[in-house]
Amino acid sequence: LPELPEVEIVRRGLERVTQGLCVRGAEVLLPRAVAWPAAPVTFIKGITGCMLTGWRRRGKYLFADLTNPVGAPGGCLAVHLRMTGQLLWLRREVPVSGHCRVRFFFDEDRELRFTDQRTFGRVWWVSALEDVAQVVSGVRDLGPEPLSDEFSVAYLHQRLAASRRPVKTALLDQRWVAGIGNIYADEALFLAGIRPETPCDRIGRVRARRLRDAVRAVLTASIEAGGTTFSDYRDVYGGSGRYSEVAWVYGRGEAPCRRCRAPVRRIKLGGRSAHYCARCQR
DNA sequence: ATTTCACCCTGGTGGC
DNA sequence: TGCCACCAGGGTGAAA
Repeated sequence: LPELPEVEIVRRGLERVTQGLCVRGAEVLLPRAVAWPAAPVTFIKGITGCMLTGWRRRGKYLFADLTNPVGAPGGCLAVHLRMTGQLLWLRREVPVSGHCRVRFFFDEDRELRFTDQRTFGRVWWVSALEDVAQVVSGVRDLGPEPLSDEFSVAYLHQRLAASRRPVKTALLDQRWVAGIGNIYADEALFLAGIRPETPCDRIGRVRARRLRDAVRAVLTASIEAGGTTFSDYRDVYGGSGRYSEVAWVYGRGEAPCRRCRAPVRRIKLGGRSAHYCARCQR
């Protein structure tokens, strides 16, 4: 499940391997993987011949800035990996798996492959004349980046005070804060010592600060560990992340809490699984 | 305005 | 062994 840390690791890998390279062509194996433009051929024409000048991340979205052959802005290529998406930097001779959705070709028989078992992932080409926020629905309403100053204690506390839903549900709401998914919501709540079902408005300023700090700490720690590989996540070289080995509660239902040895509990919350330690979290 | 929920999809699992 | 119901998960858009 690629969340902010995994997407950030992929971004760094992409920047390392593709910055300054020209897209020589592309192939769309699953048309619905291309969210925009509607016709895959338009997508392919839009990016072919363009140079990738860099990769940016916003929440769980990736954006490659493009410069067209005459040096003018070529719009951008956007990618969302959703649950099982992967961007793999490969040699062209590597056999194409049945889960490959889009191929991007480069010189010297190099290739960037968008692979996605569950086919929820999407790619977009946004021309220089279009507005990213209009084309890539979801980007417009994204909340602050959790690692930025914008995600302040005052901001979080104000939003918490105005809501009665479970705090974990709020952390998963991309309009509140961008990039947190099921793994890091559980992990941050463990570090903050707060149970996932706690109503937002029961969390005061002191615990809001703890939660803000926990979100930052867990995301930073995971980026440093190369992300979490629970099942499908891989970096651009096909490597796994190591955060899964040290996760406090995520995916550890019934296993002993790493801090107090009480069994980690697994419950349903808003249609998602939630993991927590009943002793460490109140 | 805020919040909830069904839906999209595939591969793996567990029950019978 | 086969069949089927069920689950996981993020984002979207409709409904409450």
